[in-house]
Amino acid sequence: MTKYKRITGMRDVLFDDQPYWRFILNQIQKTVDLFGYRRIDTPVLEQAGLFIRGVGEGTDIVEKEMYLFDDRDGDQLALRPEFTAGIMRAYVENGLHTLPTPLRVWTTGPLFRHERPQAGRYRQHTQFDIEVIGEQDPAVDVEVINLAWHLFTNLGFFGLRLYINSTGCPNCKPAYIQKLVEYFSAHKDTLPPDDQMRLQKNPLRILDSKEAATQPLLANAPRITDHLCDECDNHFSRLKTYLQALERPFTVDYKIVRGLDYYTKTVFEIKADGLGSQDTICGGGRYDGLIQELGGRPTPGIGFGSGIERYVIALKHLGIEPPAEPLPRVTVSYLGEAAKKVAIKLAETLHGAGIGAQFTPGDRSFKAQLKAANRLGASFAIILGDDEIQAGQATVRNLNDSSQTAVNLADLPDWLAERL
RNA sequence: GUGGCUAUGGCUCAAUGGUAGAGCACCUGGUUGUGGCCCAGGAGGUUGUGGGUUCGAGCCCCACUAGCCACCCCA
Repeated sequence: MTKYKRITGMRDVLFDDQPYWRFILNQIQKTVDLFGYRRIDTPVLEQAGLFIRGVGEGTDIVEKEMYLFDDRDGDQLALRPEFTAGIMRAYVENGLHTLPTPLRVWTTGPLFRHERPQAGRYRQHTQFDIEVIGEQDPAVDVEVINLAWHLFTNLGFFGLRLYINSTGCPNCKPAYIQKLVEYFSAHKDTLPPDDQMRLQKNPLRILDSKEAATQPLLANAPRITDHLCDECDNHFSRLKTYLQALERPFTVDYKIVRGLDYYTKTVFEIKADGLGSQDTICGGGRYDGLIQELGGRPTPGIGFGSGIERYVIALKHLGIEPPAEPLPRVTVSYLGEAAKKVAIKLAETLHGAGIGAQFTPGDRSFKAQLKAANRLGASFAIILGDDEIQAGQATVRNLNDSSQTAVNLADLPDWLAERL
């Protein structure tokens, strides 16, 4: 038993998983380049107030999931629980509104939420995040959704489902919530305790309830899409039109309620198979009031967050193999101290020639060095001993067919390059 | 925060309440300078932690901790 253990909900990503991560990050890079999004990186730590203000005081994230602590200066800091607030802070703070509008950005990195871990949920997890700032046209909503879909298709996912909804705006949302409260209050006695609490605290959540007793009530519950103001209704219908134009299948799911206060109008989720109970692989929406809330001028925005750990789970479940890691295909072994010095130099000569090579250290038996070459999966083992040094040559053993060739040291880079 | 299940070498797992084992992986040897396969050997454990029952606990009981899964909620 080792003395130190991982912090709850945090994981080591070991070598078997790294090819998945490399594959995923490569596909992400290709996708954002294709769509013309630019990378932005913001700090992992922010003033706690940014999230309290941005994400919303009553949200679960702020209320019970944030990693909070006091800096040595006495400032209250938070490990970022999501990307959007920090990126919007950076947008306002750096005057990015002077760049061409809309501003399309992406990022990736760790986020932290103090939740109980389970399949597809970790206290430190990694998201791929997209934001488009400064444009209210639903065509960018569609672009953002499509970017995610495009990526997932390139990753090889199948069985994807897109769900969309509108969550209204400050003009129509409160009136709808009022209607919802009235409806469920009339049936209060049939509501299970959990949903009674939701009715008090966050009525929208009842729509998402899994309580059996509540299901019959949901069928006749007022739907937000019937209570949108003209502007929101128009936005939502154009969104659907553009999605149809793109020929992306979607389902309007009036139950989608995102957990952050800043969402307005469009909200959406993409779900995938093989993820257990946490099957949302991408979730996002529009936040037209957030930048103003954070002290900027009124600026619309839309984006999504997408959990990369969940990609890995889905890829494995779907049986999608990422490309193997490009390990060195040449080892440099030696016999004796004199040869060792030549071998050290030779390994670096090969690196300089762009040939992946690995020195086999430790003065272990020659047998052990060859064994190491085999375990690495190398194609060639270069052998240097007194005989070779005298002749200015190396013995090159082909590990696939066990043939051996003497090659002049000076010719070795070219000789190998031709055969790898 | 709540519930269910679990906890034995690095990994996967054995061990009627009576001396903790195997396979894989690792190291060494079987070759004076030759890998894979095979053979032999070696190292590696205070059985998650702390209590209790018992002549005796890896095994039974309690608590704690951690992990997994689910709820809440979310990516």
